[in-house]
Formats: sequence, C-alpha cells, structure tokens
Amino acid sequence: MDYDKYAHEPFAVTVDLAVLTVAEGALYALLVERGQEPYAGRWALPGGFVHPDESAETAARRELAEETGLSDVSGLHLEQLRTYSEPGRDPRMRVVSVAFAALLPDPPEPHGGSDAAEARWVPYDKAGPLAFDHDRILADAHERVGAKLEYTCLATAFCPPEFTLGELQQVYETVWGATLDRPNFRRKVLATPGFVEAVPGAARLTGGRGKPAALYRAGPAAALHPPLLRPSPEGRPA
Amino acid sequence: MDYDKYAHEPFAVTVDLAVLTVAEGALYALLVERGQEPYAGRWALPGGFVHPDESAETAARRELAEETGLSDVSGLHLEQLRTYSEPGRDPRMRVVSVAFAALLPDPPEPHGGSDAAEARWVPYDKAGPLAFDHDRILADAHERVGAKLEYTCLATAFCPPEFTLGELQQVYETVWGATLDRPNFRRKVLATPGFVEAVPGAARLTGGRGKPAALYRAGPAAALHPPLLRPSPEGRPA
DNA sequence: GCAAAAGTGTTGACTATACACCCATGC
DNA sequence: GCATGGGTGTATAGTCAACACTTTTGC
Repeated sequence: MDYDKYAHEPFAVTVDLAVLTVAEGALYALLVERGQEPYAGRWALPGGFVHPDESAETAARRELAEETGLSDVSGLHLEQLRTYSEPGRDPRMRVVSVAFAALLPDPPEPHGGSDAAEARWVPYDKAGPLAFDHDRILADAHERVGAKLEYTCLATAFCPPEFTLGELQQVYETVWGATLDRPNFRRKVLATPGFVEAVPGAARLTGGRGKPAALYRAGPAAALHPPLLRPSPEGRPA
Repeated sequence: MDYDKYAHEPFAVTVDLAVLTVAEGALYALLVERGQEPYAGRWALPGGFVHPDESAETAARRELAEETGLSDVSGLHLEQLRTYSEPGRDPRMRVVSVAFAALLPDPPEPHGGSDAAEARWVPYDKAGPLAFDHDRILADAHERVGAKLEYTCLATAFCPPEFTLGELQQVYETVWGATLDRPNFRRKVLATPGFVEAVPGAARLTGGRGKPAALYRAGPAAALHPPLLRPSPEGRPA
C-alpha cells in the first residue's frame, strides 16, 4: 500500500442518479439527452463528477437539485444503490460510478440542469437503450425500490405531503406492475403503526367522481413489520 | 463534464472486505493489524487498491484470496455492500472505498497476506475500535447479512459443502443472536423447495453424543419465499 | 439407564385472501 | 338513477409459534 497520490492511473469518481416518480399510474425516470460522443443523441441517467470536497451522497444531492431544478431536495429520498466499476464502462477513461436511486412525488418540469443538456421524464418501459451501462443501473434501481416497498415505508416518498390511501396503493401497483385488493391493502397499511397518520377532517376528491377520500401523512415508522409482500407473478407455493 | 484525466484531484479507489465466518457458535471477522500510521497498531478490515484493469469485484476477490490464503475463492459468496466516500475518511488523501461482505465456511488459518500484515480471526463483539470507518463497515456488513438470511438462501454460504440442519440453524442463531425453535426451523427449511437437498444415506455425529444427523447440500434456490423472519428483540406487534 | 441431539406430531392463535356489501359524490 | 371511487365486514384457508413426544446414539 503506497500512497503516492499520482502513482496510479487516476480514477474519476462520478455519481449516476436513477430519479423515479409515479404519475398517472405509470413509472417515470428522469433522463438527459447526451450532446457529445460517446453515445451522442442517446438518453442517459443524470449524473456528474464527485467534487474533491464532497462525499458521493453530497454530490448526488447536488446533482439532483441541478437536474430537477428543485430548490429544496433535502426531504427527498436518496439511496445509494451500488457502485459500478467495470474497467470498460466509459471508453474515455477509468470512471467509477456510485449509483443512487431518488424518489420524488409530483414531478417538476425538469430544467436543463447545469450542463444545459435536455432533461425529460420518460416512461420506465420506454426508456430505450441508454448510454453506458445505464440500462442496468436503472433496472437495478427499479428492482431495489420494488423490493424495499415490501418491507419499508418507502412508498410515502413517492407521495405528496398529504395523500389518499388510493394514491399510496397506486404507487405499489405501479412499481410492482400488479393489482392489489383495496380492502386488504387498506387494512395492512392502517394496521402498521407509524406508517401513515390520518389528517383529521381532511378529504379530497380524486377521480372527479366518487366519495372523497380521507387524507394521510407519512408517519414516523421506517420498517414494515410484517412486510407487505408483492404477489407472485404466477402461482407461488406460498 | 470535462475529461482531462489529470484536471481533478485524483481519487484513490480501494476495496474493503468484511470477511465473516461462523465457528463454535460465534461470529468471527477477519482483521489485519496495521503496521504504520495512521492507526498504527489498530485492527482494520483487509483491503487494498483497485488496479487499473480491475473492477471492484475482481479486486475484492483478489484481496480475499491473498488475505485468506485460499487457492480457490471462486465459490465463496462475495457481495458489494456500499461505497464509503466521506472526504475525511483517510487522513492521507482522498480514498473512496467500495466495501464488500464475504462469507466463509470453516475458516482457514489466515496467512499474512501480500502486505505481510498479521491477519487474525477476531470474535465479532470483541472487534474493538477499528481503524478508519471500519467499525461502521463491519456493522453494516453484519446488518446486511442478518437481513439477507431472512429472505435468501445465503446461510448455506457459511456452511461446508455437506452440513446438518443443526449447523445451518446455528448459522442463523449466531448471526442473529437469537435462538430458534428447532422443529419449526427444520420445517421451514425443508418446505422451501431448492433451499437444501438431502444427501441420501449420509449422516454425521455432531456433538459426540446423540442421534447422527442427516446431511444436506445447498440447493439451487436463491430466494426464500416465504421469508424466515428473525424474532423481534422484544414483543413486536406481529 | 441416562443424557444429548435429531426428528415427528399436534394444537391454538394469528394472518391473509377473496369476496360481498354500504357510503358519498358527480353527472 | 347510476357510475365511480372510498370504506367496512366476514368467512375460509393457510401459516406460524409453542411444546409434547419419539428415536438413536455415547457413556
């Protein structure tokens, strides 16, 4: 272990962000269009270099603010996924990228971001072949979020400060691509202490018609015991 | 995004390994004693630089082979934990470390490793204050492994090729620090298709006395549906 | 025989699932 | 009224935790 700073081929350290949101019953990812080679014209995950005085988490939150144009991203859920370090993943040089998943409620109109690239919300299934290994990162983010919905209270991160149980259920259904039984979902959520808290007296019409739904806020709980398991695609033994 | 290789303060990229094993009903971690400052004389997790032509996974497996002295580490479970990138985590320079958890069956006598530092198996609870942020990494590894035992077949990675259900149960009990009901544990494991496969006719005496136990091999399954939840420390609602 | 460890059986409590049903609102 | 979405009740099947019991070995 020698520590001459310049003895080794330098590594660039970047962050890549899989920013996800749920709108109108569909899952969207925030993508930027690349202006230059390699992969010019292809879509990619937003991201950038980690500055010398930043942790990867700090860099990720800075990039998130730049790309979404939101002034306050401190309340948003940001989670480290894993680090992608295959030697050939960027043809220009050795780039090690720490990937993050970020979850937003109502998606803002994306600004161009600092690097003036066009940013856009793209439906998850239509996020064609992305640049670099970003297809894999995006898929890993989806899988991770889907799994965490089962045993954490993460779903509220996709919801505005006040939301209905129907909206919360829609988050689960959209991320999992499955339909859930409304009465049972309701009971599960309300039976978990600290998952959601009722907003007294408040109600909101959702689809224009129908009974106004009661409003809830995210509660203090983080874990979900017992878990809310996603239904098996086919007949699972359980 | 500019790509001049030497424009930025260089980042060193390293891997740190939390190598865990279960022996005699206790959890052990593989540690190395540091010879030089900083943290001279303190214990630390094994690790080292990622070479220019390596991915972090490749580097981790190489370090694992060096530190354990095992000639074949290809079958061992190695899992990326997360990346630690706080600017001040190494006082000498900017070091970004990709941490891994590795799981071993019967622990080999550790060799000195490539860097001639003394390596030793230390009981998990007695792994005093470690160098750098390695306490945190080790704790994160423990937490991750404990969680993965619940919903994956990971426990077999702690077991030799052929093992008894009692030994498998001991893995769970040791990592979780809890006692499990033997009949129920047995049923759970055998009811999960592909978790373990019976070795026909084989049996082994375990504690010198008692009925010889049937032997099993790890099965092809990776996930555990339904999960084997660890008991709550105190009275959990469930 | 006795202790120790493996393996089997049973029971009662709890949970989940799949429904049927009622309520409030807009048109 | 009727369609739409929110909210409640319930019966059944399934699962789990606890514990009693049997089997096979060493001493």
